[in-house]
Amino acid sequence: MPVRVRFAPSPTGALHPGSARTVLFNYLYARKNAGSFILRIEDTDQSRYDPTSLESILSGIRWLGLGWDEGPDIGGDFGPYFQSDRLDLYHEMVQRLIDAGDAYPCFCTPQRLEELREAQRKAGLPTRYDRHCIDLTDAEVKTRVEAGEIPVIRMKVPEGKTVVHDLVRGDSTFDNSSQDDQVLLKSDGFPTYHLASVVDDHEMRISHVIRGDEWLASSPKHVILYGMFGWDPPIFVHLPVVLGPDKTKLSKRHGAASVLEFREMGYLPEAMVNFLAFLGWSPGTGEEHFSLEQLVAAFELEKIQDSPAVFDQAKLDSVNGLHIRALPVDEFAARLAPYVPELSRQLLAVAAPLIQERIQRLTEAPALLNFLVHRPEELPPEIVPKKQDLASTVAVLQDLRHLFETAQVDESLEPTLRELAETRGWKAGELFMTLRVALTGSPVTPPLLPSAKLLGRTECLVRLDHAIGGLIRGNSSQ
RNA sequence: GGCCCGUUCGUCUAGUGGCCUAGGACACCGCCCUCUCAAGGCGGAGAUCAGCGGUUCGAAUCCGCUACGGGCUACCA
Repeated sequence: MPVRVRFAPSPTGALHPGSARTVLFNYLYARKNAGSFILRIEDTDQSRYDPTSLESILSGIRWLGLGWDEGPDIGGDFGPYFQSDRLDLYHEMVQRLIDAGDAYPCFCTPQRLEELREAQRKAGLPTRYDRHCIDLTDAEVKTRVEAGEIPVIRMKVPEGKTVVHDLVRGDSTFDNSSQDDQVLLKSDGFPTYHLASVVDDHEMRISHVIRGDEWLASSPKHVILYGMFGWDPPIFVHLPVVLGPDKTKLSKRHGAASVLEFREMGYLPEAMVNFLAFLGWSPGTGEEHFSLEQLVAAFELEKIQDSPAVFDQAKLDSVNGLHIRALPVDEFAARLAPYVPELSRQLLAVAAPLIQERIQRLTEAPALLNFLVHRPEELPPEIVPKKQDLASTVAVLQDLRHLFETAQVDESLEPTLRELAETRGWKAGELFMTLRVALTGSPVTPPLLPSAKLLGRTECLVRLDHAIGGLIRGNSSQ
């Protein structure tokens, strides 16, 4: 049987990091087994529908580089891929259940249901539908419908026990008495998740249902439904939850509501994928730096963790640094471009190698490179070394100024600078720092001489003059 | 309340009865390298494997109970 998996988001918001991991695992399993990855849109809740979220979800998945084989935008042999376009199918299936006596219409109002639950809660009982409408005759139903009442259709959960087989959890046994007579078809004619996902997973020949842990508790309903239809259930794989640092389920409260926000924060999609893969999975080999292709090769459902994982951004930072350093320099420069819009492509091409192993996030680049396009305004105190005074600093800067007038401004200058420090009685490090601050306005920069080279002799002279002038003025005003 | 699921260093994890006086990674600390910051190298600290009781010659690994955490308990997914 071919492997066919799906990610089935409801368009009610962006693609959360936790959902992104679900997408990833589906994708990896499909690719690993030469199967198909299907995207299906579960737009059955009209009240929560958010028209902007579909595009946001799709671009989130695309950003991560996880392409799908069938879906709303590209179609496929098992479409349509919007559940709202499949209503006829659900109605037909529900009728089948009604005819077989496995489902029944229910006219109970939301108010009655709420009162019922309230009473059950008060009595310390499980809250469940009391099957008030289960014995309505066809005639009664007909009369009430003709009178304008619109029923929902509920599944009639049989007696007994239901075992859910899960590749990660093993078998979980549920007593059917713990299952509610779930609504299958709502009064607006739309199916609930339970009906729609079962019908579609079957119709779309889904072989493995890989989804979040929160579905495990309703899985027995799904298994029962498969049984009622006479279908074989797919293999279930329930993924452990992704938690925030406070150990509660990861959500917008923890920072990012969308994976796309991580692009804004300077993360590489391949790093995000690598990091996400290790949230609840590990190849067991100790290796942790993986490309998407390598993940595909190594991925096994059996290695999925059965306990929740905390989303640790410090770890993400580290993984991102790893991937940044692994990029070919020109590719790194290209990725950097949007984050340093002030730098020309040419300048970026020569500047990128200077910071590639110095940053963990692309958003750190401006702080390191802006000196290339902005002259220092104020000079931080580091310009005067702790053990030196203002006068000798000015003298050193003047030496440097003379030197820069004629010398070649690049790495070859280093021995000369060390000599200069020596003759002035400075440590080389002190002189480098003074020069660094004078040229860049910052005590933290890429390597000094290569940076000076990018600035060029003329610009260096201007900045040295400015520094000397600044120090003198600062002195006289004291 | 009920039903399910889970519990190895702060975090991600390795581990499927003897190789575990529990290994790696991130974070942290120290040293080396070094013009700053990084990167890199070396080292350190950090887990009585939630607790208790069983099974066994032997248990992080199997079983039971307890505690704690989580999920579900909608005409939401």
